[in-house]
Amino acid sequence: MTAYKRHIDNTAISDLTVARLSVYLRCMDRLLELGIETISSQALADRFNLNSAQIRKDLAYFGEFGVRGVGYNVRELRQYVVEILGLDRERRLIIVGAGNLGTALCHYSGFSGGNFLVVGILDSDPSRIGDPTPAGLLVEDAARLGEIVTQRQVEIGVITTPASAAQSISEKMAEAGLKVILNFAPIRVRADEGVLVKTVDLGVHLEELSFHLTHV
Amino acid sequence: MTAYKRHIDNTAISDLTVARLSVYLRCMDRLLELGIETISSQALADRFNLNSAQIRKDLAYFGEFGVRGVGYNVRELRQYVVEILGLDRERRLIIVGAGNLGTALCHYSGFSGGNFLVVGILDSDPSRIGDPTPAGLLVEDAARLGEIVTQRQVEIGVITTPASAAQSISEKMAEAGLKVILNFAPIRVRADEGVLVKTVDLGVHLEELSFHLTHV
DNA sequence: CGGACCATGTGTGCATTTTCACAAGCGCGA
DNA sequence: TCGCGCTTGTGAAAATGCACACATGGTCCG
Repeated sequence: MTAYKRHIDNTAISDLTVARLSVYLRCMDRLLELGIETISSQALADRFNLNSAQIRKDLAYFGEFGVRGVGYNVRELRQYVVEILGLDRERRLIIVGAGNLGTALCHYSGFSGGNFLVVGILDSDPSRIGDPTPAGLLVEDAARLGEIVTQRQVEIGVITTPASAAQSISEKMAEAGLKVILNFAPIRVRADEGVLVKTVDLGVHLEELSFHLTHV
Repeated sequence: MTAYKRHIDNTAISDLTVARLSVYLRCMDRLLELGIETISSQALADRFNLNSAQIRKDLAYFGEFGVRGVGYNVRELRQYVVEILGLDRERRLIIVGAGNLGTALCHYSGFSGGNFLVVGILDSDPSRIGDPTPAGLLVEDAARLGEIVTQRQVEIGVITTPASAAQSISEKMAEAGLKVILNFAPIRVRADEGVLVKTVDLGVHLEELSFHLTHV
C-alpha cells in the first residue's frame, strides 16, 4: 500500500486518517443504535478508546462538521463520512479463492453489506467449480476472471488463495483492469504502477499477540 | 492497541516492527519453498516489496543474525523470528461468535496452523449451541467462557460476534484472565489496564479501497 | 596471505504522525 | 443583548517512524 491521493485543496490524506474515518463510521452506527444523536469529540474518544484531538484533526481535513460548544450531529457526520469514503455508490467485487475464508467473506456483512456487492467467487480448482456458497453464488472458473470483471463491472478484487497463487492472481486482476486489490494471502505481492494492493494477513495479528504474551 | 513491552535491554519495540517480523517470517517460508537458503536484505526487499534498511534495523533490535558480505541464512533467520515472536510454544485460543467468520477461522490455516490451537468456539445463541463446525469442534455456550478458559488453559480470546456484543464479551474475557484479545467485531472496545485488545475490522480495509477509488 | 568486494549493522537527518494547548465561535440563560 | 461556559478547529511542539549513507567486518580469489 503506497502513498495517497490528494484532498480537495491538494493536501495529501494519509492512509491512517482514512482508516480512522472508517472507524468513526462504525462509532456513528453504534451511537445511533444507542439513540445518541449528538456527541463531542471527547465523549466519542472516551467511549471508543480514541483520541479527541485526532478525531477533530482527521475530520477537519474534509470540512467543518462540528458545532462549537456543542459537538457533532451523529446522523449528519455519519453521512459526511459515507460520502468522503465513497460509500454512497455501489462497489462490485469478486473473490478469488473459494476456500474457507473466501466463502465466509461472501456473506460477511462487512463485505456484502452496505454498498459492497460480491458479484462472483472464483477458484482454479476444478473440483470446487460449480459448488454453491451459502450466499447463493456458484463458484466459477478463475480462468474466466477477465471476462467476469468486464461483464459485471467489477471494481475491487479480493484474493483469498494460498500464498503461492497470490502474485499471479494479482497480476491477472491488474491485467483485467482492476485498480484496487485486497489480498488476504499471507504474502506481499508486487503491484504495477497505478494498482493498489492492500495486504491483510490475519495470522500477523495473532502473531503480534503471541509476541505480547512472550515479552510480558 | 497500545504501546509495547520492552526489549532485552529495555528498549521498547514498536508494534510496527513486530508486525513486520511476522511478514518476514512469511517471506522466509516462501523462500524455503522456492529452495533459497541464503538471502541479502536487498534481495529480500526487492522480492517482497520491502525496504532493505528497515529489514536490517528491525532485526538488529534482537541480535545480529546476518553475515556481512553474505546476507542471512533463511532457515536460521526463520527460527530466530519464530523464537522472537514466541511461536515456538503452543498458544491455545477460543473463538466467541459462531457466525460465518468465527467458524471459518476455526479451520483457517493461519489460525489453527503452526502452534496456534483453537480449543473452543462459543456462542450465546441457544440455537447454535451444539452445532458441529467443519473443524470438528462443537459450538459451546458462551456462558461457560470462564470455566473453559481455565480448564483448557486458553491464552488468547478471539471475538467474532456482532458489534453490539463485543464490549461485553471482551470484559468477560478479561475477567476470565485472558490478557490478549483479537477483536473482529466492527467496533472499538475499551480495555482494562493490562489487557491488550487488538481490533481488526475487515470492512475498514474495503472502505479504504473505496476511498482510493473515489479520490482517483 | 592480502586485498578487493560485498552486505550487514547503525548514526544521523528527514518526514510523518500524534499530542498539546489555546484562540475562535456557538448556544443558552439572565 | 451581553456574558459565560463549552467544544471545535488549528498552529506549534513533541514523539515516532523511515531512509540514507557509510564504517565495520566478514568472504573469497589470486
